[in-house]
Amino acid sequence: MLKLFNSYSGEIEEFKPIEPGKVSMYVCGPTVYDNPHLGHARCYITWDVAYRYLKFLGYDVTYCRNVTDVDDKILAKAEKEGISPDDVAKKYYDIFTESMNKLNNLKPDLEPFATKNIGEMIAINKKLIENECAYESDGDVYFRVKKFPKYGQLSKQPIDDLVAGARVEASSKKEDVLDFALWKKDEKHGYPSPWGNGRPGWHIECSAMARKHLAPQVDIHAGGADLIFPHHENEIAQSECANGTQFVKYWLHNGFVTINKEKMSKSLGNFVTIDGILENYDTNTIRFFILTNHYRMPVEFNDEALEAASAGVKRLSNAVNNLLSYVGKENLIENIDSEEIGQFKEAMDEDFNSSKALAVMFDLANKGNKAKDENNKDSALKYISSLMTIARVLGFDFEKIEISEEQLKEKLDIIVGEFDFIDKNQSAIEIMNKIIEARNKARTDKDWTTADKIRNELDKIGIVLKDSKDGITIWELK
RNA sequence: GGCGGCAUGGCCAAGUGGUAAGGCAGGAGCCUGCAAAGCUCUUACCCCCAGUUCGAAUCUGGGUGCCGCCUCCA
Repeated sequence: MLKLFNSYSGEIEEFKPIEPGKVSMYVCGPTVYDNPHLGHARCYITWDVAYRYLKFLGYDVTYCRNVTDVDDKILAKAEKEGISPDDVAKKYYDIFTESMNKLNNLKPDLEPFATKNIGEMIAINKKLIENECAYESDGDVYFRVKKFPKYGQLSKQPIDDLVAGARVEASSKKEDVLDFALWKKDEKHGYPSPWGNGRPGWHIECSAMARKHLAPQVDIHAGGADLIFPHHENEIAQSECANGTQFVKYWLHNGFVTINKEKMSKSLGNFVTIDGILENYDTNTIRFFILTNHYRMPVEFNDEALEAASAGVKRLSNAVNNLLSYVGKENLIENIDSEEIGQFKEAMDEDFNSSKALAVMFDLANKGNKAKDENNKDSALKYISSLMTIARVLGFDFEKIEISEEQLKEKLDIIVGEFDFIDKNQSAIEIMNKIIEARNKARTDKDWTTADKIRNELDKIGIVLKDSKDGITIWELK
């Protein structure tokens, strides 16, 4: 039984979807005006794993992640770069998408753009004005916070303290400091509306897209913890006032990536971009690094942590690849149900306890390696099948990339001159076999100098030799 | 100031009141010509004080330290 920490109640709750067997999941997507950083990676990896796990449990999941492509920051960037706001949005959306792909995040089922849903936003605003939950003021539309008594429930903020802490803007068009914009007058870049040309406020975008693309009531709404106030608080107010039903059943929020104990963020400027981090560490390492911590806890970024993650990934991928070649990939058991899969579910059912889930993978790697050492193929097959299943649900891809004949030949050409026994015209595989044969002959002759030289040359081009007990030497990429 | 969270071995980290998962790093050993990979063994009275309890890392109260939200932010 899946249990989730609901930010709204502040408690762990049993997960029961509105409609049995179906889950609607809305995650606040990016505002596309700059390169995504590790904080975004954390957020979207977290919810990617949630999505994968819900599907693994057999739910029919509809995952919707919006794209905010109309925003002050996009306009500012457009100004700065001397291109149109649309081009800014397109450029950074493409970068974002590429980053998500590189991180092995599944594509959401729906990815609505704010600019394509302006009509729905206007419709909600009209409804809210009708309700007197909102009002027009000189081309702007504001939400009347006092009309929604539950305001502050999600963020647990007493409304009086919010008033006290609110910034008082000069020449405000608002009735009350707490009121927030649903629509902003913008004659230059705006869209036509009953209130003149303008742009939607950020909060209304998500309310509109969630309602239009999912339903007035969604099962899960997730995002970074920094969105709790005011973004999600405002979404609740708007949606519930407009729809007359509860907006979200389970509010889920992920913690931050920190650097020197401080939140990594655009405004602090202490961020590492996803592309930047991928230059030094691979996808699995980043995912592993993120998943070692529970999703609600902060994750401290530093090289030691990434190195540790990288070493952990290496251990798992060694086990996976060694075991796959031992049992034969084609023999893997589909949909295996084992004791370890049970432990994995138990872990993930506890509010996505990924840290425990990783421990199950290490346990399987260890058991699998042992089974292989003992030459127990049946056991090994069971363990690797379970391990592969878990890896898939967590979004890992541990399998070594197959190198093509051409790529191998290209590599070998670099070192082939070192060996006089090689005929350059042979195929890459033949050359590899020749090299290994030559080294094994040297080993038999106890000519360690030659044997080591061959191994070192191969190491230079990223090929590692592994001698096994039965006298067979295999090669693989580093 | 208001609200919320966190403090577990050298580092990261899980932990549902009964005597501390896992990973990384380190050490010892096995295997190996040497490696690589793998296997085995190995390092904790859980920030401090008080309380509840037969029993607390886990509950309560009080400290101390760190962080987040309260403004755009994943």
